[in-house]
Formats: sequence, structure tokens, C-alpha cells
Amino acid sequence: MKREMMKAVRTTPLFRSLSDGDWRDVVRFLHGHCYPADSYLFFQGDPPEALYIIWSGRVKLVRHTDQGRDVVVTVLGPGQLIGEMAVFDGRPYSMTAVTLEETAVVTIARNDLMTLIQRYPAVSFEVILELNRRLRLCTELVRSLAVDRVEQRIARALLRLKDLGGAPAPDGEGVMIDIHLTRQDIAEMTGTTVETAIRVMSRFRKEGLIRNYKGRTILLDIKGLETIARGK
Amino acid sequence: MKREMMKAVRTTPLFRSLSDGDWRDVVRFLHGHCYPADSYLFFQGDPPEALYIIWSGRVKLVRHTDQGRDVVVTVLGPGQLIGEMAVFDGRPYSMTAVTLEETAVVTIARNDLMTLIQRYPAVSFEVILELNRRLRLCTELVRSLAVDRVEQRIARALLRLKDLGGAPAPDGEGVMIDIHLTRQDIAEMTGTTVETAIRVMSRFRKEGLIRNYKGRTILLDIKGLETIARGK
DNA sequence: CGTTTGCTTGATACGTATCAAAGTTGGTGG
DNA sequence: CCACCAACTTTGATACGTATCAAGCAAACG
Repeated sequence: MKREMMKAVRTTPLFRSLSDGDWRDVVRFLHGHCYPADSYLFFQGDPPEALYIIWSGRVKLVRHTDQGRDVVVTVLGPGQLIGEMAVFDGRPYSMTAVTLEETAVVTIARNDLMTLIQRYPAVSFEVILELNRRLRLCTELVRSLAVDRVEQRIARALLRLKDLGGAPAPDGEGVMIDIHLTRQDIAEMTGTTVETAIRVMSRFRKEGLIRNYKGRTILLDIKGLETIARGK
Repeated sequence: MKREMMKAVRTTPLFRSLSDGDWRDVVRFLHGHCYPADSYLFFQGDPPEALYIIWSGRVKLVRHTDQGRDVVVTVLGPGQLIGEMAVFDGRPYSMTAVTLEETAVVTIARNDLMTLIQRYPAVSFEVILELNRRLRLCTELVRSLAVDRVEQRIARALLRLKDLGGAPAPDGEGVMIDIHLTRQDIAEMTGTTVETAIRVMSRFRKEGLIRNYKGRTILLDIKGLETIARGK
């Protein structure tokens, strides 16, 4: 089990370019952990202890407000990194990481990681690429929040989630987003309220764009959603 | 002049940890350029040619929409990098870079930069730190756009700009934001319209929070702006 | 000067938040 | 297996913030 987990992590972008010898060196620093659904990997403001690499499951990153309203900045899945930001600059985690379902992760302690990226420049470069990817996504999210209306933002969010956790619908047609998300999560991903998120999703359903199936959302008309996402 | 420019770049975060010998190697790849106000360093969608390091002046990064409305994702000043994202992953620039005033930059061609970061791991690490910083700012911007009202977003923007281009007011009291920004720019930084931005700024002025001076904004009551920024 | 560019104000319409209440679902224990 | 509870979803009525449209004004500029 643990061996299998490590093997999967070895093919992760972060480590894929290491030689077998280097990998044997690196693997000593890795630790496996498993969390049930709705548990916290760390909280916004905690000191940076470790980098997390998701092996299985999904994790949302939530940015809290002084007041009650939270924002789900992103949802991450297998192979992706959590906590890199804090780990590299040593400042507290800027978001809270919450599991959406049972999740297994591999961690590397901050100090060990710092050693590794000095020893293996290729790992460094993969980190740069990953930060890059995040920054591009984040920039696009900023644009969307700044100029799109709720309907467009939700359409975009659904399409993004499809890319992250899409699977053919277990019954009939469509692409299922196989991630446990509440309407509240959708609302927090799109900077709106539960009620509005529900209203929009209902309308999408009535228009045949999406469909519900055991608490999951199935996308029926991706072209249609893309049209809405781009603002008609 | 050019020598002076290079000397300044040497103290930039990206290169500060290089030895004198390494620096002599690096400096061969650097090129100086100067742009008047309102000129374009590159456009969103252009292939990534080079990394830019600002020596003097200010540059805004604008993300365009399919429709007309643009978003100013950030404003950058001396010592900061432009175009890193595209340069590292090789994909087109995700934003357009426009000078807000006369601006001098140092550039490194994409290929040369790739060579450098392989040769000098310390540079790699500085890149990671810079991407980190950007990502933190971008995340906070997302949060602000998602949950804050316009008034709060503008207060936040003013405080950020103060950190970037703040200087003691040339007359009387207050801290001047020494950057040429139109109300349109403010609106595009905060995801609102010119008219709304103007209304909010006018109210701030009437309440004694800010003041105008030769086309610049002077912050008179930073505590007050911080109170508004945090939502009453 | 006239023309452009940016600033300002007002009237109105629309999108979305807010508050309230009821319906639905899944899980738990009797 | 059913009853119950808590969490989540749904719908409606209303209020509020902000966009939009329109028009006038000031300053910069060739």
C-alpha cells in the first residue's frame, strides 16, 4: 500500500525527471497520511510545516474573510501540490485546506523539501512550472470575478471542475463531475451566495444543460455551457 | 547610463545572490530598453520572447476580455519582473503589459534565461519566491473581488498602490501615490466601472480620506481607509 | 482656439444579496 | 424498518448596490 503510493508519487510532475538513484534518496523524506472527508490538512495562518502531494481524493483551498464569507480559490486532485506557497517563502499558509472526500496524501517536511530543491534543480523547475500554472488559473479567476456575471462564473466553474474530475456518466449520457460539492461550495467558488448559486443551477437544469445524479452534477451540454461562459 | 542600469539590476532579488564572477557571466545576456508612456511591451497572446525587469517607471498588466472590459491585474515597479509566467512555461503571454509612464527595462531572451536558471540554482529559487509573492497577491485579489463591495475593493487598491508607489506628499500632509493612474485604471483594478470608481473616490475625498494633486492621489487618512478596506 | 481625453453628476434599470420559510435527503438510533 | 434530526436544497418577496445611459464640464493638447 505505502509502496504503491510512493510509486504513484514518483510519476508526479514534481519528481518525474529524477533518476532512479535520486528517487531512492528522495523517497526517504516522504510520509504517507490519510484523512477522512471534511478534515483539515492545515488552517490559514498556521506556520508552514510541510508540502502535501495528493495521492487520491480531492481537497479544496479556502480563503477566509474577517467576516463570515469564505472563498474557495481552487479544488485540487491527485498529483497536485498543496501548501507550496507557504513552504517556499516560510510565511503562514494563506489558505485553509479541507478534504472534500477521503483523501490520501504524501508529505514532505519543509526543511527536507528545501534540501531537495537545492540538491535537484529539476525539482526546482517543476515547482516553477506548477506555480506558473496556478498563477495563470488565478489570473483568469480574477478576470472572471471582475467582469463576468454569476451565470457566466458558474458555467466557467463547472467547466473547470469537469477538467479536474470529469468522468463519463455512470448512467446515460453526459460528463459527470465526480467530486462531492455542495451548492455552498459552488457559491464560494464563484463569489456568490448559496441561494443565487441554486437559482442559476436550477435554471441550467431546466434548460437541459446539466442534470443531478446522486449528489453529483452531470454536464449534458458542454457547448451550451461554453457559450454561456463566454458571455453569449 | 547602461552600466548604471545593469548595476541596479544586479541588486534585484533575482540576481542579488550571485557572486561577482557569476554576475559577469549573466550580464552578457542582458539588454536595455526604454519605452515612452502608454506603450506596449507585449500583448496577451504573443509568443514569449523575453523576461522583463523594470529598472524605472511603472507597468500595468492587463487581462483582456472577449468583450470590451479589461482587468488590470497588477501594477509593477522597479525591480519587478514581467512576463515570467509565459517565459517559463513557453505558452503565450497571458496578459498585456502597458507602461503607465516612461519606463526603462532590462530584458533577457527566453532561451538565455532558461540557460541561466539551469546554471544558477539560486536564480531559480528567487523565481520561485517571486511567483509565490504574485500568487499570494492574486489570491487576496480573488477574495476581495468575490466578497468585498466596491468601496472596500477601492480602499484596498489604494493601500496596495501606496505600498508600491508611495511617497511623502510634495506639499502638505499625506502619502502620495506617485503613479499616473486614471479613474479608468482604478475601475479596471477593482472590477467596476469608471462612473462607480469616480463616485467612490469622490466620496472618499469629501470624507477627507484622500485628496487630489496634479493628477495624483494623496492618501490623507490611512487608518480610515484600512477600516473601510476591512469592511466597516 | 477647437478637439480630444478624462472627470463628474444625475436618472433609471437590472442583477444579486438578503431574509424568511418550507421541502428534501441521508444518516442514526430506537 | 421507521421515525427523527441535521444538513442541504429550493422558492418567494423585497431591498440594495452597482451598471448603464445620458449629458455637461474641465483640463490638456496640437
